[in-house]
Amino acid sequence: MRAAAPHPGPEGPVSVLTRRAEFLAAARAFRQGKPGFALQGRPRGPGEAPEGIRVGFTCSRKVGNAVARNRAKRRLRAVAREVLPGEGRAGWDYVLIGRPGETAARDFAALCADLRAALASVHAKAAAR
RNA sequence: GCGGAUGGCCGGACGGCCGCGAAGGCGACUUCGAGGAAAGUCCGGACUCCAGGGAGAAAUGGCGGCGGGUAACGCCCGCCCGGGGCAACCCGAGGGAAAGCGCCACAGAAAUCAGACCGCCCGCGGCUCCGGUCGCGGGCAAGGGUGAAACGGUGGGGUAAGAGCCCACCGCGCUGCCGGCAACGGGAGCGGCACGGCAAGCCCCGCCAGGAGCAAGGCCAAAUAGGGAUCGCGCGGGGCUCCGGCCCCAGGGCCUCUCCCGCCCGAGCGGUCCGGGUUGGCUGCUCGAGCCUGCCGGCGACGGCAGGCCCAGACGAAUGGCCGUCGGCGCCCUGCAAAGGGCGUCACAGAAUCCGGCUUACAGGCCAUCCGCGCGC
Repeated sequence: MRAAAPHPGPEGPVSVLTRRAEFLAAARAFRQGKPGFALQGRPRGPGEAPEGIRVGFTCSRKVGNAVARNRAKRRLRAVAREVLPGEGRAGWDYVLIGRPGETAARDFAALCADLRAALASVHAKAAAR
């Protein structure tokens, strides 16, 4: 998954966050809550890889046992694959955070709509800064 | 048919579109990709590193009927004993209480080499309505009552009343006999009853066990200094010499202790602490006490042989997302019924070095064997 993203959208390939420091940096930047999940977004600074969209997923113990956490992560991954290549911005890191119950139960189309709205909101916050 | 006991199995199926991980291929692409518990991390191992090897001891922890299976086990199988059930079958930390210490509450007269409350019997005396009753002395422990448990139980003889006082059976102890590999079982003789429970209290006996864990460990690349503090022991002797050293002996060090062996140091060695570093990649990493089928041995756990098969290896962590058809279950509707339709629902749970077990969780369903009762033949 780290390797090739065979789904290049207008903003370039999507790759995955793997380092703890990158997650912490995203958490300090912009965020937007939604019923099915919460979104954190951060434009990468100078000195970091400038190309492509990167995304990470977080489901804490609060989401449930291992089965529930895996399911929530997989649905978020499917949503990200659907939306990010078109709506995400190159040079940004995004982190999707799962919620107990809702992430697994909410309708898939609604989750996609949530992500589009959350992306617009985060990008607007960055522009206003 | 109803009720029950035991053992085992499955735990959704098929397809479409878009994806993920691994292996192979120049490529198009092909193949493979979660569980019975992957879980809890409770036991047992393999593997790796650390401690120099062996023997013994101590400490600590674990195990505990007997025999067998296994790499091993606290697991499994068979059997024995005790308890429960009409039965199939189930349950049992099931060694030692005449090595010692300790504890047995409450109740009760008395709780361990105990005791006489009510009571039973005899004698004497008083009273008497002649049935008894009271007092004193003596004998006794059958009956009542307490308790988890009362110097063994039941029955008979015996006696003033009683008592293993005597007898039979049972129990207990001792001795030898027979059956069994053994746990143990059977019957015989003797004793005349004396030796209560708790060892998931200490303890004793037998057996087992070094420590840490795949974030083990190894390689590469960066990075770092070949540091500092402190403590213990010791800073001796002899020989050879080409003057660089070499050899021998004291002495010191190396598993908690002792002994033996071995190794190292021999003017340093060893212990502890501080400082520095603790990231990235590769490897370990999946062919194994492996799985399937058949035959043979065994009551069985299991073992042997032959043939076939390759069956996840991720690391912010793949095995998915969205649909369709079918199926199971529940409810409702139509219908005499067969059947049809609608809605809802489909558990517990996700590999992380790998095996063998145990334990716990689990919607729904299936199979086999056995027992009891009822009915039919």
